[in-house]
Amino acid sequence: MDKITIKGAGFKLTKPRLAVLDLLAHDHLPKTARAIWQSLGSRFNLASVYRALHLLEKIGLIFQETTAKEKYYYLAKQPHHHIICRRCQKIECVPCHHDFSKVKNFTDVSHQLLLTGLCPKCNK
Amino acid sequence: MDKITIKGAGFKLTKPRLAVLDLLAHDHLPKTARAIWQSLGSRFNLASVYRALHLLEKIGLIFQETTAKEKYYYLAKQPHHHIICRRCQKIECVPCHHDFSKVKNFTDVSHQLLLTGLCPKCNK
DNA sequence: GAGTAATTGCAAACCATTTGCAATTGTTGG
DNA sequence: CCAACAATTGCAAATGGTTTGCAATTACTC
Repeated sequence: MDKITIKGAGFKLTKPRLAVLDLLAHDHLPKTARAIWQSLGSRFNLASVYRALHLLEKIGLIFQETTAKEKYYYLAKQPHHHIICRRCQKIECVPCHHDFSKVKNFTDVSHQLLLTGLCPKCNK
Repeated sequence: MDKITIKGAGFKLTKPRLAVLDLLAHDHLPKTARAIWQSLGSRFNLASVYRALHLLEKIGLIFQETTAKEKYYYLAKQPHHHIICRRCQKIECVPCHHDFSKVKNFTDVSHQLLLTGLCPKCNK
């Protein structure tokens, strides 16, 4: 399996797409559509950011993760997990060590794990 | 720790609240606010169903789980997990065998695991 | 560099969820 | 059992994130 690319997937390499991808590649932390749009200085249209995110997710370049309140997108070699501090919202990555390939006779199982807790600072 | 109840938590035992609770107790499967409202024959106002769900969740009687597309509420002795068929949306319960109490120095860690796959029928 | 299809920006549309408020209801004390 | 009061509901309007139609623009191919 070759490296996934926008062009390789048959889509145009446009400014909004590149900008979104660059931003997500920066620190690999999950971000909301709106946060991404703002980080890009509202340079593009919010709708275009949404469209870019959908496309990037569809071709497998980025992943998304949904909490009760927000929907996040992140770039990673492969899906891993995140732990979010309930108090200060700090997010850290958590490697995935799970194998859920066999669950209840289901096949092609994929999973999303969402962890919340109190980070060391907020725990005091 | 006593059994959690609506009255015990200091709230009124009203029709919408009881109806929602009854419905969720029926099969313990996760359901969306709208589905609950429809199952109740639209007998109550959708807003009241939302308010009932928020309250029940707040006092710890029900739990919620969010996918990319939907937000579900379910009643259970304790949070467990669900696997959803990507194709027919069938949902089954999956017991929880994980201990995430210690993750990256975070404390009070709670987790939500979301599994998707193809159920035996849809796999053919 | 021109031609063409894909993509963007914008504004309007959508849709789930929330909210303000007057009317109704559950609960408590008498 | 009833009155009194605060909590809760129903309704309709507001909100807010996300999506969509469409004309204008852009990326890619030859």
